[in-house]
Amino acid sequence: MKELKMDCEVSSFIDFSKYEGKDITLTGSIQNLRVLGWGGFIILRSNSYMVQCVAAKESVNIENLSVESVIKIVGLLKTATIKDKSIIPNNYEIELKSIEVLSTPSIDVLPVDTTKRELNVALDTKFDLRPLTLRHPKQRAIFKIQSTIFNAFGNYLTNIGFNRICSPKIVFSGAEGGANIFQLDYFKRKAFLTQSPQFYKQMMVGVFGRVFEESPVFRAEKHDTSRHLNEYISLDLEMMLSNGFEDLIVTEANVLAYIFDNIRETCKYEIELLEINVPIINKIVTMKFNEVHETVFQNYKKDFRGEKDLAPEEEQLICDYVKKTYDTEFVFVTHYPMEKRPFYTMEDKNDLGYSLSFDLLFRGLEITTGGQRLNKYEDYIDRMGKLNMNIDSFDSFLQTFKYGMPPHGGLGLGLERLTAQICGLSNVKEASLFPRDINRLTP
RNA sequence: GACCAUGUAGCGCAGUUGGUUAGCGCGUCGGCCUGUCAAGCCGAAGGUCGCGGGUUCGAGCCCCGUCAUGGUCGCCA
Repeated sequence: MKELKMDCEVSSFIDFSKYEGKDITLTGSIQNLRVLGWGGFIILRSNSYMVQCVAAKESVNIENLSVESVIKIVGLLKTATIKDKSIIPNNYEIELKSIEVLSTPSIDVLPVDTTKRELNVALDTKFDLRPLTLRHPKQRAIFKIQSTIFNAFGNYLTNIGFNRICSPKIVFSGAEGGANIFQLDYFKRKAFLTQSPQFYKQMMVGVFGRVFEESPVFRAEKHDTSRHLNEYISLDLEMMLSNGFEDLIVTEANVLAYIFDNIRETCKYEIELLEINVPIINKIVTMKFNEVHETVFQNYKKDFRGEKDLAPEEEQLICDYVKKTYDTEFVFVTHYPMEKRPFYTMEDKNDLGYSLSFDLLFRGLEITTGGQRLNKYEDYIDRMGKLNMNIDSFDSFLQTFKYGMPPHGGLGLGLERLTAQICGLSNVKEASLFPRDINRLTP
């Protein structure tokens, strides 16, 4: 039997200021190496840090070290002024006393150079070599921000009474119409990978009133664009509505505002490194679907009127318009035509043919779809009948409404899309650690 | 699936109207450098020009096919 101490260095966050003038021991990878006549510098990548170490010839020898070798160092922590924005912290450095090499790369030459300010490689190469390319400071910064979004979404909703749920990803039937769905063999029965936690969110509103989930969803669509993935992380929420479907819009605006504040607070280095502007939401602008068509026609002379959906170009134009006119980067587009929305969507009784649903456009891209759902059993039976759907196969879902359900609605926010738009990435795949698209299944 | 573009050294690229031995930057290797921070300076190695066929005295360059990648669109978050 051996008892370990719970309170030790692995259980704490390194506060460099506490080590000033003292020795510090760190284990990390060599991010970069500069050998000079008198010794040189090592940039050590360690947890969330990228620390500069100074190697004087008389103390340590760094001539035989190489980038991506893992070393354990002991040195004296001193204040410093460091210009390189990828080095965190930039006000301390370590004067090395000893270096122990723990491992070295097993190949002589790394396939790409991760030591430069920009990771200058083609997308395909970047993804093929993901275990290495993600080590570049700018790549790390993207996913530090993504991690912050993920946590902030959950924290904000938890604070206002939402309950986190984890719904199954292997399902009996698909939730959405239209989109293709991945099929798999489930003990000799047909099963699917979920396209959306939609049905489970709704079931759980009957239990908790407010729920959220952050999990992967799978789309077997053969799309091949810079804004689609076949597997992505969906930030979902579903809630009872006390004032109608606009509750959803207000909730989303607030959760986004919280996320952006969180990023500004905890990702200062990353924001500076990526040279990005984290957006501000201090007002909520909504436009009806038809109003968007009309506005784009009036202001840009592009006629999409009569189209049942927004074209990518139109999304960009309306975002441009809203920015100029209302000084905001966000526009909630409401009242999409019923025929473009799934069967569980609530129709606006005052605007027949149009739904109580919305998309959120941010910097020219759709990042959310949401809306109020049907909540009465009879309405489901009626709607599904009109759409010639097989009611029996939705039996377990329809229980929810049989047993009574309040007015409710929800939304789904694409994590990679939001990350990409915040970080100014032109391809959403860059906001996925290991993107899955029509051609890519590895790494 | 449609349309457009690209494929040249480990990586990112240039390569003129078809013409001797295919270039540049980074990385790698050797050397120099007492504070670098995209370090700098000197030197060296490294390429069947995606693949197959064709035109031509001659093809990285022109033509046909094929594969791969990127962009736009369809669909969507």
